Amino acid sequence: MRKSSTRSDSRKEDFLDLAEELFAYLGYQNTSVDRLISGLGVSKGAFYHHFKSKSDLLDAALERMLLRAEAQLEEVLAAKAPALEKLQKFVVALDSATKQNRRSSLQIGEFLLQDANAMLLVRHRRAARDRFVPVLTTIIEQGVGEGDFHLDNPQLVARVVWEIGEAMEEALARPLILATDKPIEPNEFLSIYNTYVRAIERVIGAPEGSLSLVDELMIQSWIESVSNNIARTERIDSRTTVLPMFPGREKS
Amino acid sequence: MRKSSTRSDSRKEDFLDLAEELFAYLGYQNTSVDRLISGLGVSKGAFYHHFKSKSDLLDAALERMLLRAEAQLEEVLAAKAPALEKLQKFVVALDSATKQNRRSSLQIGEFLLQDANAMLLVRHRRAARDRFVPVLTTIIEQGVGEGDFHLDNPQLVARVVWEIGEAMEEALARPLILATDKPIEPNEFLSIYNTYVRAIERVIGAPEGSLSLVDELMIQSWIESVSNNIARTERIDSRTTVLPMFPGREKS
DNA sequence: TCTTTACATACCGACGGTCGGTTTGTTAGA
DNA sequence: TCTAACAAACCGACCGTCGGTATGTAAAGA
Repeated sequence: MRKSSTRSDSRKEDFLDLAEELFAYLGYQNTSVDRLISGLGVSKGAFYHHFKSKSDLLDAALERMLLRAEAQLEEVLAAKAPALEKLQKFVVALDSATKQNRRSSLQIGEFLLQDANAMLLVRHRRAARDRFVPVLTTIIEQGVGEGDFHLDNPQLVARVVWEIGEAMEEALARPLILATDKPIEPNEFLSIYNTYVRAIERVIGAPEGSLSLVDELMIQSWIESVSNNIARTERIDSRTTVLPMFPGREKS
Repeated sequence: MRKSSTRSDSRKEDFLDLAEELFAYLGYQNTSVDRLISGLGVSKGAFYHHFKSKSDLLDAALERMLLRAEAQLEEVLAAKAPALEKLQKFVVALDSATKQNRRSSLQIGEFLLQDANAMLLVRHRRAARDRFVPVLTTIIEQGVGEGDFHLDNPQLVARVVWEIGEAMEEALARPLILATDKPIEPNEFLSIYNTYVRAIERVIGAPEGSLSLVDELMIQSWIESVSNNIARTERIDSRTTVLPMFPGREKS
């Protein structure tokens, strides 16, 4: 009864693994199918046997990533806790799910914000939004029931809150990207974070100061991880012959 | 002293005009340089004489569009009016600037949301944000001074408000895009609009119900303009031989 | 006359995708 | 157990299109 799953599945997984890595490093556009297959030492036929198109590969990679993240979120929802607390755990779980997932997986933070990754960013966001706004809706509904939140339309407000979260992610990530040019000022970084958290508080009608999405330790770890990324990037740059960074067209 | 501006400038303008049109219809990726030059009946040398790259053309097109929008905004800021009123005029001016500008210019609304336009969307938004958040900041500062708004950091809050506006634009545009599949329900449409307006009200600390970004007439005109778009699209589809809609690769 | 501008023409390599064919694995009947 | 029949996995040459480059040239201003 069991499907074969001997070699084919692992081969497909290989494609997805390498795609995650290369998409993150080079961007979607700059990752050619030729590069993917030569990286695995297989033929073009192999690729197009498993995927209808390059775009289909991206869909599959995003799908797999979201499934991993979803698994980590289930326990958050199942737990018995006030909505304010669930909200924080929701964010923490999302953060760890997208950042820790294996090494160098599709990180929303730094890489997605480059021009070359625009399509990756847009599709990733839409997929994530469709998946997680319903989850956020239930949390907000709970908060309204508990009397901590005050709003009319939980579903739509959940969407707004999610979108503010997206914007916050980008606003916080950009200083980290530019960290090579000018060092990060923790105060400025914190005030960005606080502004978005206050905004979310007000949108959901929670008392000022009641919401906290991440603790200071996590913010510290973000700033630290940047130095690691810089170091890592430089290491890769130095072996350009082996792994050319941006061989594609479409400059700028 | 005057630059020549004989034929060269108008030729460059021709490129920009056609680029605006084709980018909006086909998307940035699907608009090839070959298509642009054959549309104008000129050579590739002509194109690369005026623009360093295709990406450079996009930058120039966005730049020109933002300049047009900025001109329309100056009077809004110069006028003497309460911040709440200025905020509404700000939105109205932006809307008319991006939608009316010549026929079929880069409309943020419907076309930008397709996958093929991801890079267009991202770059357009970043350019517009960098340009208009400072303007929004001064309005918000005025509102704080007048005692209508209540917030700490006008600059960062202005950014948040702008981003909520971006999200609102997208949330309102998507039903319009899907209008061919299922008709628009004005009530649902209005509740989306109201949710975002309430969110902005709360973020800037304005009294509930005090803010109104557009009047009902404008919303009505949006819904109406959709039917026009549908009709127009079908007309174009029927003459595919003359203007193929999506000839490029990158399916899905 | 010399230089610069504004193009035209011919061409390049990389890209996403297709296709006919080959290898490898599975299953069922004699 | 051998084998015929079929399907899945894979190969690699090839195609048209793409963004971009190199080179040439006619015209206008100095």
